[in-house]
Amino acid sequence: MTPLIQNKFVEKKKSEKLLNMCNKIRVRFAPSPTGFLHVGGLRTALFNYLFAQKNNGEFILRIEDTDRKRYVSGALENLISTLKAIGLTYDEGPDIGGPFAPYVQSERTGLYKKYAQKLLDSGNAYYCFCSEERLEKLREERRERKLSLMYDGKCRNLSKKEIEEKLEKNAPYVIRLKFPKEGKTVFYDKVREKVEVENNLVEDQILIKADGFPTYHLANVIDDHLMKITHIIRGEEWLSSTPKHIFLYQAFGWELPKFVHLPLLLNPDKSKLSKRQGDVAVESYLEKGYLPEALLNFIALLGWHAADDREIYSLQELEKVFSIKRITKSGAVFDFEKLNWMNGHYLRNLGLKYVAEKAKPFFENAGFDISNKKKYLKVVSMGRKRISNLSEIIAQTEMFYKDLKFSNEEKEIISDENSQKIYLLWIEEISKLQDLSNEDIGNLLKKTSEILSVRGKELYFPIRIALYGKCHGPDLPMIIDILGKDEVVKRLKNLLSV
RNA sequence: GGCCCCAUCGUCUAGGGGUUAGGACGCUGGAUUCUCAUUCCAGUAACAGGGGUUCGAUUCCCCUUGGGGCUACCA
Repeated sequence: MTPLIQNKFVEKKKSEKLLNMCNKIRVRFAPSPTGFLHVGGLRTALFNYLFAQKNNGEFILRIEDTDRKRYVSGALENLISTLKAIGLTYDEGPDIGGPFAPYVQSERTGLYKKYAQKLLDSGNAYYCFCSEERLEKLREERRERKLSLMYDGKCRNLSKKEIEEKLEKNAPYVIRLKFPKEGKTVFYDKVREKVEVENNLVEDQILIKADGFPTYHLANVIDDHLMKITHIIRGEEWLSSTPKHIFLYQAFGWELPKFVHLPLLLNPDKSKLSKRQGDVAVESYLEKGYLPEALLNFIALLGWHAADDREIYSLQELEKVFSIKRITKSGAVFDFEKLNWMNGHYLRNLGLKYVAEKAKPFFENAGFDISNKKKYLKVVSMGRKRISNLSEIIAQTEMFYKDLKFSNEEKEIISDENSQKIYLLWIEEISKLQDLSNEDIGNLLKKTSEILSVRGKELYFPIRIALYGKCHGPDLPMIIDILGKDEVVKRLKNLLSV
């Protein structure tokens, strides 16, 4: 390679890098902090995150809190901690800052007013002095006449003088978008392709409310532009207001981002997923002992699917294979059954120590002493095979940590002559055994069967009830291994006098 | 009501002009020589309807129907 060529090569590399930086993909998750992270929100966050990871882009968290009426204290902190707990990290956000801070809209209000003024000046927005009462009445009338419920544009053409007079009198006002009455808006959504809307059907959206705060429509366009967002990945509920956003970009003379409208997450009855029909708060799933791995994997498959038949993906694997092209168009029912299966799958297949760590709070909550680590791991190892979320593990394993209670049916089996004989024999034989290996127990079972001529359920049920409290449950050797010799003997002796 | 979007098993989905329409969850049955659970195997089940286009449509187009979303000084 001659130096000249080498130089050219280096230069080319440099310019590519530069180009890359300019064109760097930037996406954002922009929830409004209404108290908790909604699973639909989590899905939106996930897809944004995955798209950024896949394309070496940046993922931004921005808080859309321009509705003061819906302010919930602590909601922001909660949102951030949930995102953290689930493992979705962002490159810029309210708690970590970034080059475009602040990332909380209520701290950016001055900005929005400035841009609204620009719109006013360029004739793309107007003052509206209509009262909420008039608007309500208008809608009522239109509803009766079965017309669209749009604002009638009363203030659209007020004279300068009229406006000035009202402003001087401190009349309350809002600022509305002056949306064109003619033509149509055509845009291309990455998921839905071409979408067309007649302009005269689009309302003169309020941009600045009477309290001076912007609405979503204004704030989100300004921030997305200022924060150099390249792809807007959001729920389908925003599809019909996209023409307004597009008009705003055009009015400001800004480059349009790419739009990606995700199919909605649905209730079993196919309506938009809501808390009326089950839990939608991510934190409550976490509290119930659903693992982040399972939640993320399950939710990734709602509205997206790889080309093959694979179902199980780690976050890292999703980051590699995710693509917008494979996002589906139709809404997806949030199927709790499948989530349960998937969570169970992760519970059984993730590292035992990891699962045991995750299970700890549940045992501590139940007041069990799990300081015997060896025993605890055995307990979790057994329990995790029979549950679909960690909150269920206590019911499966509590018999290893507290005294047994028996139903009348079980008491009958215990006091059965045959059972008593087994207990007597076992107390004697077990004491003789050095360690209680699977083999030892197998032999003892065989021996018992021969001496007392019992087998099958007659042999197993009395023992399992004595040691585990139920006739259905894990293999006897496993139960005995967890309990240990002393406890086994103790539990058997306990039942002798019954 | 108006506008927009969507339409393959009950659910999540793959597929795509000619396929035995594939996988997963669920459900059912079987195996793992006590049960339960796990695991494995097998089975059940779908192209909403009607018109086109075509030699041939589940696949492309149109209509109908159905579902959903939006229609706030909420996001």
